[in-house]
Amino acid sequence: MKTLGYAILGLLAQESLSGYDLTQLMKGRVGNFWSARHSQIYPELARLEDGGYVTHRVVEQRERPDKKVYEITAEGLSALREWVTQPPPPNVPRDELVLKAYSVWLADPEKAARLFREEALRHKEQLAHYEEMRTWMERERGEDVRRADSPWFAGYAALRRGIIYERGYEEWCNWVADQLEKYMHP
Amino acid sequence: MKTLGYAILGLLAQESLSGYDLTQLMKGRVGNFWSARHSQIYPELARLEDGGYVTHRVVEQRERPDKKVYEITAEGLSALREWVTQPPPPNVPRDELVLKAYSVWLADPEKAARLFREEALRHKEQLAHYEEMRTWMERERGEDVRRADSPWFAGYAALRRGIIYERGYEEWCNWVADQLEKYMHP
DNA sequence: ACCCGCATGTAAGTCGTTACATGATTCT
DNA sequence: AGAATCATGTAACGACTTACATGCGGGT
Repeated sequence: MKTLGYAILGLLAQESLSGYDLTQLMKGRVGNFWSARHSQIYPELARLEDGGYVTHRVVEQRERPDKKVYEITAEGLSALREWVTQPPPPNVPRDELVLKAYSVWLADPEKAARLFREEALRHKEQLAHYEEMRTWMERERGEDVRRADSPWFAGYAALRRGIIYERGYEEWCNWVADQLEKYMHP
Repeated sequence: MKTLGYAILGLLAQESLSGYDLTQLMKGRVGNFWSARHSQIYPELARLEDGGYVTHRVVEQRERPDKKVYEITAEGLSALREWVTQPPPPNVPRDELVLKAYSVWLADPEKAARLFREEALRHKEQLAHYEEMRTWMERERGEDVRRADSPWFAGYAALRRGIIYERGYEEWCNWVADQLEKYMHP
């Protein structure tokens, strides 16, 4: 099974969801380090069901289209449990901005500095958003967040990665901009 | 033109290189935030030449196969310069380990802690490697590293991103492992 | 009247990886 | 003798994105 399958199972392990629900979640929550569109999710759900990892029941709705609600099976759970502790293949992060930085010596320093300040801002905002979620979690779910067997702990752990990532990114962007500006007016 | 094209131009802007040379570089240097295999690089070089961004001359070698050495053209340079200051499309980093963290509440905490300690070690090693390069650059190229119009500055900037990234990653892995262990023997 | 949200799919196209293919020289 | 390095390409396959396709109900 591929990673996307486990991403879906990871969400279904917490609650039963429709393809549509999954699509919404995959641009937020986990989505900050993994994302997918509905065109990937629907076929993958079919494959997961084929493999016996999930089942679905049709929920009829008035005034809304019917939906298929997917539930993880025992086999799905144990496959997921197994996967979690397997070492992942080495990850080469792709980041276009770092690539741009690598050629920044060719650019107009003023334009470049502006770019990096803008990017810093973007990451500052994302960081603020994460910090808000963090505060909320600590206040409202302080108990669960400390229990290693609680989904809240896991969500909190993923969130912390996001916070560290964005903090570091913002810092770096500002450092690059600083250097460029120092060079312009020393 | 796609990102890979600019990655190649970025390297050729510093020195003329063969496809083979480029292949080697694309698993190191820039490669820490962008990588490619030779099967991608050779066709892309052909496309770049088609577009007038690079030219090549054949260098005959005794006791080695002949090679094509590629050089960036004036059009190539100006296209690269333009690209550098254009804001990149929003980046959704994909990271399987964070995904695993998200489902870690299901796993055996002992196994999971071991996994995160191992990953922490991996990033610690990568960090040490980066720090070494950094020290070397500051000592041997201290002058150039401060000039915003020097390729050394750009390389140093990209390196700093690597350092911050790895430092943050190691810290996070250890934090996750700490929490799991605290939960096992409080 | 039109757009948005809910809801589920398929098809075409792009980007990247793995594998196929070849061949000389140098190191072990 | 066999593996590793230099050197350049193509082909098959997989993952992901964008676009195509449909349809109802509610809000502006």
